[in-house]
Amino acid sequence: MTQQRSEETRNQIVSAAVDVFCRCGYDAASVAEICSLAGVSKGAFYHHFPSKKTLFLAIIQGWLREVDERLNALRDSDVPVSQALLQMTRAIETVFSDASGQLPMFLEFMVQASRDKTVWEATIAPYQAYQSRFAAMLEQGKTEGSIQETEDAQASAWVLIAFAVGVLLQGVVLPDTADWKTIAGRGMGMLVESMQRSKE
Amino acid sequence: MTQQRSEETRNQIVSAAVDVFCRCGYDAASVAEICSLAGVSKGAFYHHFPSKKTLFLAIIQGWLREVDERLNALRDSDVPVSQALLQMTRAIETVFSDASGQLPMFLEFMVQASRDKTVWEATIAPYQAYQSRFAAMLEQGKTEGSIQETEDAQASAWVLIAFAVGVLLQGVVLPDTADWKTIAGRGMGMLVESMQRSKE
DNA sequence: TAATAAAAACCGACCAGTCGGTCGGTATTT
DNA sequence: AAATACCGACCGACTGGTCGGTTTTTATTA
Repeated sequence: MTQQRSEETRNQIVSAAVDVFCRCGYDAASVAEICSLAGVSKGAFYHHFPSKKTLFLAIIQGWLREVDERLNALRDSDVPVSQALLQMTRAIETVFSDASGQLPMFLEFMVQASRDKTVWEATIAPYQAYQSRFAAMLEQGKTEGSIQETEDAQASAWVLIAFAVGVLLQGVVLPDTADWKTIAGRGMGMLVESMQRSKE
Repeated sequence: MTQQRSEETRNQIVSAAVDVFCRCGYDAASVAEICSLAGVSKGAFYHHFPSKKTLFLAIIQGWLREVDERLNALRDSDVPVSQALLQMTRAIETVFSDASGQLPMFLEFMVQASRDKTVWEATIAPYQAYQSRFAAMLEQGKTEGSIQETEDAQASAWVLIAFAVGVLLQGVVLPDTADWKTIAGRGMGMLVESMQRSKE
């Protein structure tokens, strides 16, 4: 129901914005530069987005939705939970590969979320959803027997997420210092291994 | 050999800057606001620091030096490595407690380091030193027998640091969502436990 | 110890430049 | 012709940093 040209410029604005946000961060990214990179005037920009923040939020939400879909796609198999977790690590490797140019925006998300209430609400809700999903997986693992742990799955789920977040951020800050894909796999392996045994 | 008043205003500028950097981030923190909060004029500011960035770097280096000293203080005991690692987790808890107000600056460090070469060099060198120290500890653990792992200690050291970083950042973004001290201890326990056993 | 000169610390009005955002108008679609 | 898409000069607010001048501290004399 909508104009082709309009949609095209909108996409150009978004992808230019991702680029500039990655390079400069939210505050230092100027609307003028985004427009220039997108080959579009300021008028067009503010025709599509009421403000810089709105654009940022739109990008966040698109990103989160995509991650959500990826996780969904990986979940429904019938392999044991312990194996599914390791498979998810391989999904992280994918993230490193084909979103590596956009990785710095993940950092920017967290930064803005920690300071701006609007961003926080948009970012955090799905974030907690991820944690809930992991916790549910762990519970399922308990009942199916591939995971034996006595303590609560909630905390363990946060441990997994904290590790994943840590690896991602290290990958942003020190991209060439270590092979982060390997380290992601190794750490996840250690955590899963620990969960497969009962705590004395 | 130096002026008392001068040192005092310098300290006031620094602590005001920490506050503002935490609240607003580096870019959005204005020199004027820092000055106002410190009860000091702009002239005084630029008398003590040649630029905003210099001040930021000074704060980073002070912070890193402090962390380094803490780690040093915890290392030299003669307990097994596996236990020493768990003790370090308790050091993280300390960080959460008494530096909790300044935690957001850790995020800011990483952000700026990922974008500004000067900041990167200042931040990253000591960072890698931490990793080296952990790796050395793990090697020592192998020879002393409290740790049995076949693969390289370098990667494992990065796993530990990635997890620690992840927990810290989660604590910044979601301070009230979970008990991060507990989660830090739990995750570290899992990782150490995994390293105490030989891989299949 | 008091006077004094030099140096260091500090003040705040000011500057050039950038920012996000506006708006009256033009081009393109429907 | 009406609506949507787009243009770009322009605006007020604010930025990091400067600079000529004042106050305070320190060092040096007498």
